[in-house]
Amino acid sequence: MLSIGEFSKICEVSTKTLRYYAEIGLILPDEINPENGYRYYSISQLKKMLFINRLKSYHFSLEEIKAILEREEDPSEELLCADLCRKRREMLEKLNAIEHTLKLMSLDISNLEKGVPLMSYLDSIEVELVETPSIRILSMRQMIRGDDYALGYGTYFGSLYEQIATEKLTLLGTPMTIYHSSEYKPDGNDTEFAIPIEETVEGTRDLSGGLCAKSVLKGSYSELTSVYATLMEWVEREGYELENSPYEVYITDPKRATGSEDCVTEVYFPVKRRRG
Amino acid sequence: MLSIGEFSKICEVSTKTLRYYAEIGLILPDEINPENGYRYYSISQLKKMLFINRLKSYHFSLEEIKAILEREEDPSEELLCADLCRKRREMLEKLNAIEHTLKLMSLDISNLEKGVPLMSYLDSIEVELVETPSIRILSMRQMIRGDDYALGYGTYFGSLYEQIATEKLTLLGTPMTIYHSSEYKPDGNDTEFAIPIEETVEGTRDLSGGLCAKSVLKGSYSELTSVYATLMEWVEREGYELENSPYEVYITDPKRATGSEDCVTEVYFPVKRRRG
DNA sequence: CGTTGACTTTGTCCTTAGGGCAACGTGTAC
DNA sequence: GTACACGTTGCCCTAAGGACAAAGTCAACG
Repeated sequence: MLSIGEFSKICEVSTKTLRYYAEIGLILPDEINPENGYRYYSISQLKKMLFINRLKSYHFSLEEIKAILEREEDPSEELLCADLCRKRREMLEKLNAIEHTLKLMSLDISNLEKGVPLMSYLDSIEVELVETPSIRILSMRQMIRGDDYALGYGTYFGSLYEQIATEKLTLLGTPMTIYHSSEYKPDGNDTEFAIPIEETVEGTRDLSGGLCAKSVLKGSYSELTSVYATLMEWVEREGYELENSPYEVYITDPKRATGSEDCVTEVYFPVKRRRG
Repeated sequence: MLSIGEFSKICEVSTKTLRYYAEIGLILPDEINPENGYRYYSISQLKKMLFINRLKSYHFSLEEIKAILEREEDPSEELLCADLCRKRREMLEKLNAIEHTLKLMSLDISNLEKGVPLMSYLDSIEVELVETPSIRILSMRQMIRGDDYALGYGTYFGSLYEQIATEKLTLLGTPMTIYHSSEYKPDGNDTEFAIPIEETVEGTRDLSGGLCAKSVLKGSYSELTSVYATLMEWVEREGYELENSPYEVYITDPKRATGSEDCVTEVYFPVKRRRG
């Protein structure tokens, strides 16, 4: 039997960590002296601890490790292998995300080295005032999480298109989303997916037209907020105010666009003249 | 002026986050109504918020972002560029670490697919009982953090070698480290760096010889704890007990070894027969 | 046998970057 | 006037432990 200190030294795990692991039931000391509460670990627990350390080095959470260990009573290698493969996929995604970030960083750095300020691209976003007609839209409204938009587009527009096809309705434009939320919440925003059509059927409503501040975004959606901010700044500066929910129109189908560069999105802010 | 909800919506940042940022002084509302405490943000703060978001996407911590913003009063692009470059290096390191982890995972997965259990490599670590002679060592003892060993080796052994060279002492072996800590602590362990020499000078002491359980590790240090555990298991099973601090001897110079594969390390556990 | 120092126990607070909920106050539209 | 959307503060929660304190215990040494 090993005291907690000895066990700690051999495994290179702090005693604090060992106590924490005992607390969450990850690895319990083989024996606890009932008189003084001293923990004693058996030699065979060294292997378990090494296993835990390896899983930890693969970025499994302690909760996941616990689940694996509890299942490991019957050591079905296949399940473990599946877990490893899943985690490998996760890590691969993380890798891709980091690579993407690095690309953007390098872009910014080379711009800075040329003397171009970091946020100067904002100044090149153009805003124009347009009059939009009232249109009829077939739409569905959902709470959508910020990072689920990509998935949402497919399913929601998909089912709208399906309805249009089966009911033989007449398309009058490209798909659009209308943002109704009064604030941004990471766990879901009130979003309306819509497609302009001619007929009035169940599920359609009128989107009233009127004056709009409009910008066109070409490329990745990650700069949408920049467009919003620029539009808002313009609206304020030119003496207007927002009078309705903003919406976006997807000129090119994001699924069909080859490379995000071809992606064209129009952003509309329905506005009216400010009084005073 | 924008209410917190409007500002939140445009920037796609939750109101909770905005309040938190105000609390830590990252971005304060331009105006706070003294009667009701309502926060109002100016249009110009949209840019600042976008800048914060960008830095956040580059994995800067809020503290770092705050420092950058506070310095940004005089917008010296060079400092910002330096920060970005530093962060890029950090991300690059992270990338390498993940790539390395992915390699190890893939190795384990392919082993599992062949039916080789994950921790079976432990069984192939061989232990032998040896009698070691007493030797004289020139040593220095420090508290060393677990992840600083690689750096420590260079500096500490470096200065020991320097002393040996300038005082024309006689080398009798390769460098070694002795682990005195009674437990593992992540922020520093009592570690003695030593080199065997013939003469007795200031800084030397005798390392008493005797019975040792010994294993040889070839390759990366990441499996050192596995060797420890195996040694400990052997010691227990064979009826011995640890009677002194374990130590390692670096047969090949880690700095000179081409690829970690060539690296050979001996691990010694000084032991004695257990009574009872 | 007594003491000292090393070892262990429990406990509490702290970390990042906010999320969730409750209780309560306020603005605005109908 | 009232309903409801919007705003405020305050408290507790996250993952994986680290830092520190007060107190109990063990082993070795004299």
